[in-house]
Amino acid sequence: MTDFKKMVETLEQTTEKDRKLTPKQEQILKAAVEIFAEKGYASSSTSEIAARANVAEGTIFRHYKTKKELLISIVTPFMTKFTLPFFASHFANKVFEKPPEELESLLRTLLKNRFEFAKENAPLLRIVIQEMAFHPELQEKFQEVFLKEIFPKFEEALNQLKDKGKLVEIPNASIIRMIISSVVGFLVTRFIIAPDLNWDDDKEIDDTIDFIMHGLARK
Amino acid sequence: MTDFKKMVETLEQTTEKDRKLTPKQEQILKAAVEIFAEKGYASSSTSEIAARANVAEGTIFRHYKTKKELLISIVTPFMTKFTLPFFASHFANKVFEKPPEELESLLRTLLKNRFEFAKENAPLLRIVIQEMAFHPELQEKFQEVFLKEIFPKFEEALNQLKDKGKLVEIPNASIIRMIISSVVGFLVTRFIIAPDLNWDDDKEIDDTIDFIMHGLARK
DNA sequence: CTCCTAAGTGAGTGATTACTCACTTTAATT
DNA sequence: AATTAAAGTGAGTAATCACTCACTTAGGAG
Repeated sequence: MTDFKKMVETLEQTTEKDRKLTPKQEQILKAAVEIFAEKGYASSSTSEIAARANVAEGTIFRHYKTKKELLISIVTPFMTKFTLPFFASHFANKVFEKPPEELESLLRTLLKNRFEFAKENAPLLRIVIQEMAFHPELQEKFQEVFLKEIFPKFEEALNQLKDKGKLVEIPNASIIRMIISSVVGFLVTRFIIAPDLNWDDDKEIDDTIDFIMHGLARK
Repeated sequence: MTDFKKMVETLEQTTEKDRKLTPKQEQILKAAVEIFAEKGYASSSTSEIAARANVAEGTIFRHYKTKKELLISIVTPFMTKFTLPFFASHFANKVFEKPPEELESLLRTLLKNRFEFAKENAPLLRIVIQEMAFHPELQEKFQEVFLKEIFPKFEEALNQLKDKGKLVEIPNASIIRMIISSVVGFLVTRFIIAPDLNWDDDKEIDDTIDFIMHGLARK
């Protein structure tokens, strides 16, 4: 296998473990995602997961040494997949190196794209947000993927915008916090707090981006 | 007891249960808050709480029928206290009925005020945010206090601002979501995600309010 | 067909859980 | 000093937990 292929597979998490899944293993993952999302990791029992997956409890531990390993093997692929677009070089170039007039439309595209992903994986989003607080392993993965990779790129782009006088002069960390608060606040409301409301998703996304852009524009 | 006094006490949660607390009972509450905040409700054991409180395990169940009742008796007073300023008539009048030029400074005052309260009760804030997802009882309390009381007042004020052409013409629910996302996003970052950073709290509050006001101003 | 290994099983295990209860201690009242 | 009720106790309990292990089944290679 070439180094390149290896790298891509590492990113996409399609190495052995994820690619060749036994049917029963898929049932286990599906059941675990459902139950973890419903009652939280700590309140979920392996016996209940086994029951919902139509599998013997021992089968779970054949594939995952511990209950926590099951959680991690569910959450970390989601986290890396969710942040993949940020690493795609053509995307990164567009967002972070093109003139700032395009930032708005690109943020819009990005949010729409990641919104669809969140929509298709709402239970996983829920699990990540709920369990992050309690599991240092997940926090580390988050730091690796976000603080060390995405955050610096973001910051560079913000500095450029500031130089051009297009951005408020407040600390980058604050700006990033405001953007993420707005986006996550929308996603959490949309998929966790009130998923059953009649949402006009496209409009909400547009309004959210407008809010962010005007909130951060130089006055 | 007069009806008025009764009412105030109901609001302030200083009825028997909360006022005349045994020393041991206070130790239990303190220990429970600490441990719930550290490891989450589901992963906290009553034996550990008893141990940290220097109390026999039976003592906990003398005062609280179940573990969940202990959680509720911790969380609901916090929620009502946190939202109390919104009910204080002089405050409500100021925020919701005065001309909109004052909205900004009043929001600033309010946020600074609630920020101090959150600062003093950071572990409780953490518990509420973490456990809300899993306990319908807490969600109901939240709806009672927020959706039925604060939300309508907020909406009325927003409508007035819209009539005067001071506010973007997007749905009130979206506006409220954006405001709350920004505020909660700040509080969560400040007290849960990165409490150990060197925070310039006053500046962050000012910047956050600026962000909200500019984000929501009519263009 | 014969191996062989991985997948799957489910009864069993020790630890831990929330909660009970018969009992003792404390403190205020008569 | 006697009485009483609430506060406090900790050994005990049934249920549940994550996890183990000896075993069976399945399927591909030689």
